Amino acid sequence: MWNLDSDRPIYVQLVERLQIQIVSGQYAPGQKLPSVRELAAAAAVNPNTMQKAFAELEGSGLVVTQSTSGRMVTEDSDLIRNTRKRMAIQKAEQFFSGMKELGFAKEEAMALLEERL
Amino acid sequence: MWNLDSDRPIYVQLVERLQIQIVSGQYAPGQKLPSVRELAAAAAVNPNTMQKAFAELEGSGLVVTQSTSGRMVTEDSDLIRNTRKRMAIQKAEQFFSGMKELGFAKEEAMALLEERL
DNA sequence: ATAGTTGTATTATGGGATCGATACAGACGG
DNA sequence: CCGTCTGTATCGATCCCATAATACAACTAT
Repeated sequence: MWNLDSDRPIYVQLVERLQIQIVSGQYAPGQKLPSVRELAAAAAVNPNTMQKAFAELEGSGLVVTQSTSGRMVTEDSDLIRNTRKRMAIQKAEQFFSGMKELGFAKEEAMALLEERL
Repeated sequence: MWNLDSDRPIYVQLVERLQIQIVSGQYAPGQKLPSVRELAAAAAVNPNTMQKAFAELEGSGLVVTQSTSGRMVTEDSDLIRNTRKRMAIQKAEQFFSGMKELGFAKEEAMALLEERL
């Protein structure tokens, strides 16, 4: 579920995982999120680290903090959809640029994908 | 050319860049590589860090160290080709698995790629 | 009201990455 | 023969990340 590695800062990976869980619909719009402490336990991570992840995530607007009563996923479905699309496009661009570095033209990259489909 | 970011250990990124430069043909098989100090200067990195990157890279067999006279790219063209192919396949898998996390089936992922081609 | 939960802040500690400086042995060219 | 380049090793300083242990104010439910 969390699948953290040691190659990158944990809090950065947590931000990514949370983003994915939200935009992929694992948490519905408006749904209350588990507490920092709960999520930290679930991810086998220090509560401070999870807190830091949320501090980063605040900026995206995907989560809304209700000061002392918890957090919820935004109700702005458009924002969620747009974020999902943006992340998908970014992955596509990353793929093409990575393949270009390896010396594959876009058509070659596509061909390699299709043969693995 | 080097394009390092601070999100991951520099020496890990250096290993990747060097791998890419070799398998993409920027360094020919058998070609002598610049010295650790030169490359470190070019990448604006501490020589120790570049040295650490090469220590990691040794294991792949892509570079051959001639004890005190420098390093060269392996002459094993097959190894280079295979590594390139393996890296490309890995990028394809990463793309699909990343898109799957976002809730895109393989066909949807392909469609999104084609519209960006 | 009182106990528990919430987000948040604080302090201290350990570890890894990176840098800077330095050192040494072996190979090579002048 | 000697200076220079090579890879390699080591020491210390610094920074960020992560953990651990608390603490506190505000909300919620009993």
